[in-house]
Amino acid sequence: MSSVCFLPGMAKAKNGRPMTEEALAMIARRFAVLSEPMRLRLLHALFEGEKPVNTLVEITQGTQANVSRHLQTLADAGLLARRKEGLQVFYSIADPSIFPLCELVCGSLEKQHAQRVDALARR
Amino acid sequence: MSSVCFLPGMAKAKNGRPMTEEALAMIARRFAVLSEPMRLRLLHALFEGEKPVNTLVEITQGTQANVSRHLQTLADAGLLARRKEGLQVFYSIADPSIFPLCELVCGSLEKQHAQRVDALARR
DNA sequence: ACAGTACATGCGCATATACGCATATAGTTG
DNA sequence: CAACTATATGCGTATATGCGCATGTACTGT
Repeated sequence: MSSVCFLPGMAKAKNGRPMTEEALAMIARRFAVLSEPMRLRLLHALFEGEKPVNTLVEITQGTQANVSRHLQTLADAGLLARRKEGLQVFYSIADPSIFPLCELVCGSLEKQHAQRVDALARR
Repeated sequence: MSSVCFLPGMAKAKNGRPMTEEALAMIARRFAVLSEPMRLRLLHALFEGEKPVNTLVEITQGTQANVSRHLQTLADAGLLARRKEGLQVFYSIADPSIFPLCELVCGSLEKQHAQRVDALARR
């Protein structure tokens, strides 16, 4: 951790600021974490609430090792929280911004799909 | 393109539906497209408005070939629109959902950063 | 202490993809 | 048509990362 100033504001968009290399890397990393189907499946499963690893293994039909690693990745990114209870480890969504994020992406994809259908129909 | 039903709704979240493999792949792809710093730089540059490739090359300090390829990727994903005018090709943002998307991610990262600072201060 | 269960991790392989370099294509101007 | 400009693309290489397999670690119960 080096700088004090942070994410100078891709959010505000309109300014001509160049965006620091670090900020871009962090944003890219966040998107990369969300760019694996298995991780999306895990997030989707956790939308219902906190679950232990073995349950997530069943739901996603993945191997235990793979699920564990993906959960690690999501937790490292700050998207999931880890809670240990005896032998089990419970994961839950720690970053609520995921919900609107997924809604935005799904909405956008649905719109694109609708436009494609529309373009084909108009002939 | 095969199925009629589309993106059964990660958006609505709460339902226990398993999410089709195709839908997950499409969502993952969208995030993957946004997971490269150079592509984020290009999008950020285009936040100001439509620009030709050579301008984008200058702004991003990338090679012409690389910039062209990334623009292609963004356009293929439906995020950018292409307009040819003489020798030049103008790209512009075609999917406005990118703006709130970036705001969400930046906001989330800023919050995480604030929490880390806070955690270190509290000793 | 031993066996058993739940989870994490080291390692190797296969695949994806970003980049640089050279070259191809399209359009303009002389 | 030739020369030039703007953009796109083929190819090889380096790197990242997802997965399977085996093994390690942490905790529980007998």
